[in-house]
Amino acid sequence: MDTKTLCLGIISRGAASGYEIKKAFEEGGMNHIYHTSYGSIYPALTALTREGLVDCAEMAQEKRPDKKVYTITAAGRAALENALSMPPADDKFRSDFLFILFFAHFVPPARIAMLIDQRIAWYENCLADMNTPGHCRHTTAGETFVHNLGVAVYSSAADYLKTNRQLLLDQISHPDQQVAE
Amino acid sequence: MDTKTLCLGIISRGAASGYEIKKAFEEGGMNHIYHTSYGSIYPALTALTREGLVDCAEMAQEKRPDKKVYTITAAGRAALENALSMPPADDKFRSDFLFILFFAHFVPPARIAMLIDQRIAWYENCLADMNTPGHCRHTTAGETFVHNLGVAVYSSAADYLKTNRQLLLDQISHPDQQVAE
DNA sequence: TTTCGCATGTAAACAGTTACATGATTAC
DNA sequence: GTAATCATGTAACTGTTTACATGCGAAA
Repeated sequence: MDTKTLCLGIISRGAASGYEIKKAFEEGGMNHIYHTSYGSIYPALTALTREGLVDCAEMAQEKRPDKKVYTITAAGRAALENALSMPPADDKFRSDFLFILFFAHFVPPARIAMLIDQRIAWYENCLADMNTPGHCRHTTAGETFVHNLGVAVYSSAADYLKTNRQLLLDQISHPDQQVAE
Repeated sequence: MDTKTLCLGIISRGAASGYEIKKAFEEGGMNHIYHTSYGSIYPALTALTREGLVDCAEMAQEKRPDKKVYTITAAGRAALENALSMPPADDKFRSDFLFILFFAHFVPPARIAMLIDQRIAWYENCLADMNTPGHCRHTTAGETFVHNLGVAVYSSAADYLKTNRQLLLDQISHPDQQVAE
């Protein structure tokens, strides 16, 4: 999914500036699904405007820098629907955390314990945010569905880590002993 | 985690060629954690050899192309342990599938149904592979821990999709009706 | 007979992030 | 005072993927 389509998706939910689009990928309901940086967003918005898929309105603000607010056009909505109708690329996932755990026998047990604890805390923090009313609006059925899937997956990962943390630590601390199942 | 460290990790489990390293990221226990392509692996192996972190042995084979088998050196193991001791970068995740579901109201319900069904089938196929004895060895506690975390997460995602599939389809098919909770 | 698996490698193309440039206001 | 938030944008750098180049043997 290219950055232009990602921006088009956010703008389809309501007029937004480049800055607000970035926030949507960090805080809003799109968090954890995709992310981008200003270096991708601003050029994408310029291209979308040039192609007539969004309209750009310059807004002067008091006590704040000016902003450019983008609105989706009919052609933009058609382009978004078209992009959404293409076969999705495979999910892309890469995790240093899991890579390190994979080689837990090369790492001091205290560090493994710390990494797992940090990860559990991270999940619990995310889950708390996701339950905060007003975290995001969940206006559509799709948003709610994706949000709840995220909650289910993060909860199960956190549960697994809590349940199996000590087992792993015992195994790497006493490599010669058989650990009962 | 750079490609050199990824290769070093794989080679630490036993001598391997570039071709076999690629397979480890597609089929072995490292599957779903990280992936790379030949275009990254071969230059990384050249660099690791130059830096003395691996040894390279050229093996002539019958009825097969020659291969270069890489073995980790003491310096290589130290470099791996050092890389493993650095704070892990955040997980990177991006999903076209979830992006499309997020905008389910712009997509024909039949397509949403198909995408969810395909995803459930994909998870079930992965879970079946992961349960196949000999899929990978799980020689270490870390490998088993990561493997079982994967099973837990994929199972919960598949369960969620199965349980909530129809609810989402009802909501996007009858957008004006309130759906009871 | 065509595709798949084995096997290595390079170059070009593409995507993405980081750092820089600029600057006012507000909260701690 | 210092950090964070608001706000846009470019350029350089880094990393990754894809396509190309080559070719045998085995299975479908």
